[in-house]
Amino acid sequence: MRVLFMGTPDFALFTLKALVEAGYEVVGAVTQPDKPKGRGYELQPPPVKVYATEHQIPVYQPATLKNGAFDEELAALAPDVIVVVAYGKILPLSVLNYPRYGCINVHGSLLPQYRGAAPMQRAIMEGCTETGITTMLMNEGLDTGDMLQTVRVAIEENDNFEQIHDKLGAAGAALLLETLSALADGTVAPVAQDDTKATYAAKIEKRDCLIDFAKDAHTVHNTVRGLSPVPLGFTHTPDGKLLKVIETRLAKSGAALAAPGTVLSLDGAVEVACGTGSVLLTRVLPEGKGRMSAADYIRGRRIAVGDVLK
RNA sequence: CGCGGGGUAGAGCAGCUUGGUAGCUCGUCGGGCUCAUAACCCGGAGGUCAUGUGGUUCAAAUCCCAUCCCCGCAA
Repeated sequence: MRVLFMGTPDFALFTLKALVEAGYEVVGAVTQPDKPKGRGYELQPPPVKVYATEHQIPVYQPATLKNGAFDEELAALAPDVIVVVAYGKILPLSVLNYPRYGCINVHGSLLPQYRGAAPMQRAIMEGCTETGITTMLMNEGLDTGDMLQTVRVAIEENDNFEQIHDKLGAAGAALLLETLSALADGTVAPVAQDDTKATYAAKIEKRDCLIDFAKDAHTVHNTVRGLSPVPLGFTHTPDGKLLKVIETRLAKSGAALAAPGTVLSLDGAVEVACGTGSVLLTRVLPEGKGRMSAADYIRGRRIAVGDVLK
């Protein structure tokens, strides 16, 4: 089966790798164009490009697929199926309709919940205890295609985005291989999504990252872990400096008798009062510094009991 | 040449503006106290202050110049 892969970030790599290692004929990798990133605006190739190049897979980085812009290449590659994982562009009908087996998307949620750009982060931030992977037959909508197969993955109390990302990445790669062979065997029946149950996982914006200590401790904890290790939830110390929070734990102690954001204790971790309960900041990233444990942060004497984070 | 912070003992930091004895909180080693301890007390080891054997100076962690490395923002 000739497979054309479309994907961009690390998350897509799990699946591309699985396809290659399973012996599929990956005829090409379509990924986003290199973009200037980081300090000095250096051009950075997306992870999928790096991997594909290393494995002698032809790389395509069209600015757009619309208006037949990719039709010529598509005809030359003649894929039987297109596998799409976190590609980042809309596929026009001319592409969607081309492959015999269609365009299969690996999505990081149990559809129809968390359609959209940031399903893993949103699921964690909203305190879900379970998420998963759905493979589906893509259509013109945003993650609205008919579902093929799903796999469930538990979200533990302290799982952060990275851990869920890796778990779902591995689960997604495995599921896709199953879906592909099921498709080839004709043993899978597409199931339409129940649109009335659909929810959207919007892209993570800056405003989503500001920690609101007025919320209850669980919400604060969920926000932090859903955004860790990138882009990271943040707050500000009394001197106005940025303080990003890498990791929190729910404090065992009960209700906090202090205004939200108040530092309650500094015994190995920074305990901060929330609207209800309190959380322990266990790893942080001060402005202009690197990531460090809360114990180190405290040793530097950059914070005192009674300080208010906001 | 996008903007900015930083490189001082094993860790996290102060000192730099107003050059002149290497400081703080921990860790570590030894001793003491204690039924006991991650608690407390006493003592010690450990640093070419990123690099240049650079410039200024009687004197540079501190001022000037160059280079390397780390980080945040923005995209």
